[in-house]
Formats: sequence, structure tokens, C-alpha cells
Amino acid sequence: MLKKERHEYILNLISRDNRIYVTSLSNELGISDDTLRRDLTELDNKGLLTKVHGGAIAKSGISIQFTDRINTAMDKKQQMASKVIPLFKNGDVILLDGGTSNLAVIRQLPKELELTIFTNSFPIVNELFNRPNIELNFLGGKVFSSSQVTVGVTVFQALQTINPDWVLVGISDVHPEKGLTCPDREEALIKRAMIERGNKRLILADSHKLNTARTYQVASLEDIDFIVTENNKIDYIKNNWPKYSYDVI
Amino acid sequence: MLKKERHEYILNLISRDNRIYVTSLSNELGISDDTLRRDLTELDNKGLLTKVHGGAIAKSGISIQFTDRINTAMDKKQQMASKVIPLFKNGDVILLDGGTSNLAVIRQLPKELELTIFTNSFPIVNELFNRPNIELNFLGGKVFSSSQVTVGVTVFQALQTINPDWVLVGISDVHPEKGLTCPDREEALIKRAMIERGNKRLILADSHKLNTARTYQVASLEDIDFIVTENNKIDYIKNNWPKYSYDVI
DNA sequence: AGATATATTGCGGATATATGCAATTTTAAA
DNA sequence: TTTAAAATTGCATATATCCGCAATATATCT
Repeated sequence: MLKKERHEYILNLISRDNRIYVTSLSNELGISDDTLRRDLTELDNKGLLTKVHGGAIAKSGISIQFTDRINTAMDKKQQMASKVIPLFKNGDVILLDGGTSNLAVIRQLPKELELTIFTNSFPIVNELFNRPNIELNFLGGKVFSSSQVTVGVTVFQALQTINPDWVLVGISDVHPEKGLTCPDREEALIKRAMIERGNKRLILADSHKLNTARTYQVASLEDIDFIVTENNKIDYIKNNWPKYSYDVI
Repeated sequence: MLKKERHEYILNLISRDNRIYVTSLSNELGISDDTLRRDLTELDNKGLLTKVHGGAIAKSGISIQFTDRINTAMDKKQQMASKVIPLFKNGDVILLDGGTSNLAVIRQLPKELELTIFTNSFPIVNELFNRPNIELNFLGGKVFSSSQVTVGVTVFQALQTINPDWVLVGISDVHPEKGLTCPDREEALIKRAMIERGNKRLILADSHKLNTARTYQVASLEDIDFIVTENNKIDYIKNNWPKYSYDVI
């Protein structure tokens, strides 16, 4: 097995399970712990995962540079995405940020639906090339390689000129009091600016757990119109979280 | 077995297995490791696979769409690109439009060269992900799928805010009197705006023939500082075209 | 055809990379 | 605090890669 293949394998595992353990994985791959640790260090340096004592965990906003053929976390995202699609109608203007949840939404868009889409995510643009019914606009700015999006003041300025019908933001950390947070300041600012522009604001809570918070605040729950989550979490949120005007689907 | 056949064979293997190993494949083909490595280097340069330590793997996800339209005249473009590289020094700010000639330049940039790059081309961004010494900026706008660039007034506005040291524009139609032209109005406007911003303006004449002109004018030869072309055309241009201040390399 | 240029290939040696092992230090859980 | 697991570090080794060179093959030109 080539080193690069191993790296892909590790990243796929991480995106599926959100964690890996050094000892068990080194056994599975038939390599020494040392080698695997070195792999993890490399991937961590590239910003593709977070190395922790005993293994590694997923970063939020993980790069989709690698194939997701065995990515079962994608199943849940597809399930979530399918709940979003019926909201859109011909002529809608939609603003999307990066992340695999939004990518799942894009992939499920019916071919005949006529939309105008704004995004700062390269994978999303890539997915929408050759879709004749979609008018596609890209928000330029400083390229943030590890997430494959643009960030910075240029994106911010570009956002000020649009008023989308829908804003879709992927978020991995949602907390009833602390609201939406993320671990990177630049990304937090962009997500915040996006949410401010939208007519209907929709977040895709692509976390395996709820009630988590990170350093930088994106918005509070009051700013949100829809929370999209896994089916088995809907009731929990409805019963335990403050009841603003948002809807949980 | 001819080199060309070998290349076909390698690409087939890659698309089937997603990987090949140098040592085992060189045995199978009855050639030396070095030859196979040279094959892989070539195919990598053409963007058809990714060479890694020990072998090669298929190009992953995002890049396939972005790179599959690379055409076959790449060898000549590489030759042209290699003449451009020595002009750049650390700290330079470079503005590039789309097109395979510029892509060839990007691919030859030394890893250690520190540059700031502005572009409206998705393939170029894709090529520059994971290049730590390059500060990358994308010019947002309306996505023009067939050329995989952005166009429109947004790009135009974004251009007004930058003053690059170098502008590199790929052009397939260059004519001694009519100057640089291209067949699409949007693209012509963008290229024109780019050329106006640059300190040193460099065109890559990626045409198989000279003396051609199309509908929309981009610039005249007087606006240009360098014309990069194939070696065997340099003398022709120098002897037969009006002598402005441009240099032919 | 013959001569000359250009490309391709394999080889040897220098260099670089990947990996596992052992010794030491750090971490986190009891 | 103690202790066992995990991580780091330096080192040895096997393997892979790179580079220049010479031999051969192929293409181009007169």
C-alpha cells in the first residue's frame, strides 16, 4: 500500500467515524504504530484532521479532496439534504457555504430546477458545472486551501450586494444557548455575514453530537429559520431547546 | 512496446486499480524502473495521474473535472511556460486568466517560489491548492462553465483593486495589425481589463498559427511587453511584425 | 541513402524517503 | 502519586528516486 493511499484511507475512516485509534488501525493496516503516527502528524499539519492522544479526530469543515466512496457519514447527509430540496422553487436565489452537507444538497438538486446560486466553495462549483438551468456565481476572495473555500474581506464585500431567498450554512457545532459556533475565525465571519444576508436562513447541523460549542460564534438560534438535522434528533431539539421561531426538520 | 502504448497501458491500469507500483509494473513490462518513472512524470505533468513515492495513483475527486479538458499540445505549452518562469522572483504579484498555457506555467512554478496569485480560473486554483508558498486569490463573478472561469462586471470590479507586477494572458489569435483578439465578448472584456492592470504584460500565444484574428479585440501589440511563443516562431515575428517595445521570447 | 540531429532507454552512483526498532519522555487514567 | 499506555526522538536499514552519461533507436534533412 502506498503512503498516499494510506492517507486517503485514514481520511475516509475519519470522515465516516469522526475518529480513529492508533493501535487498532495500525494493526488493521499491518504497519507499525510509528508509521501511522507519522501519517497522522502529516495529515494534521495539512489541516485535514486533528491529532489527539491515542488517535485522531475529524476537523469540522473537513476537506472533500478525497473520494467519498466509502463515506457512510455521507448517507446521513444525503438524508438531511433530501429534506431541504422540496423547499426550493424555480427562480430562487440560494447562497451556500462550503462543507459536505451543502455538497449533498447540491447533488440532489433536480436537473430541471432553475436556480441562481452563489457560493464561495470550489467543490460546489465543480459539482455544478454543466448544469444548464443553474446560474452560478462565485464569491471571490482569499483562497483557504484546507476547506477549499474563499474567505476574507472580499467575500464579505461581495456578500453585501446580494439578497438571496435562501442561505444554507453547514455547521458542526450547535448549542442551545451558545448557538452556532466554529473553530476558525475567518470561516465564522463569513458564515455570519452569509446568515445576515438571507431571507430564509437554514442550517445543516452535520454533527454527530449536539450541544457542542467552539471558539467563534457564527449566530444564535434566534437568527435561524430552519434547523436541518438527523431524523432521530428532531424530537430532542424540539423538547429541550429554547423555542424561537425556527423550525426543525 | 512503444512509449505511447505504454502510456495507454499505464492509464488503463490506473483507472482500473486507482494505483500502480513502480517496481512491479516495470517488471511486468520488462523495462527499467527509470523508464517507467519517466513515463509517470510525463503523465503527471499532463495532469493524468498523480505520481507518489513508490508509484502513482489516480487523480482524486475534484481535479478530474477541472483537468480533463487538457489538450494534447501540452508539450509545446510546457516549452513556452519554461521561458516564463525565470522572470518571476519572490514576492511578485501575478494575475493570470484561464487557458491551458497559463496552467502549464503554474505547473512549472518552483515549489519554493513565494508569489501572490490572482486568477479567475478554476483549473488554476485547483492546481495551486496545497502550495504553502503561494498566496492565492480568486476573482469572483458569474461562472462561465465552458471555459471554467468567472466573467462579468464583478470580475471587472475586483480587477480595479489590484496592481499586479505581471499579467499573463493566453491568446490563440494574434495578428500584427489587429493585435490580440478572441471569439467571445465576455472573455475579451476580461482579458482587456487584466492587461490594463498589469505592470508587465505578457501574452502566451498558444496558437498553432499566427496572423489570425477574431471578432472581439483584447488589445493591440503596443500594449504588450512580452510575447511568448514557440521557439521556431520567434525569428519570424521579430522580422515581420511591427517593432513596438515588446520582446519576443 | 547517408549524415545529422533528437529521443529514448538503461546503468551506476549519489541522494532522499519510508519504515521499524529501541531508548526516553510525555500523557492520562487509576 | 503511581503506573501503564502512548508519543517522541534518534538511528539503522531497505527501498525509491534522481542525475549524468553513454548506448541505442528514431526522426529529420539534404
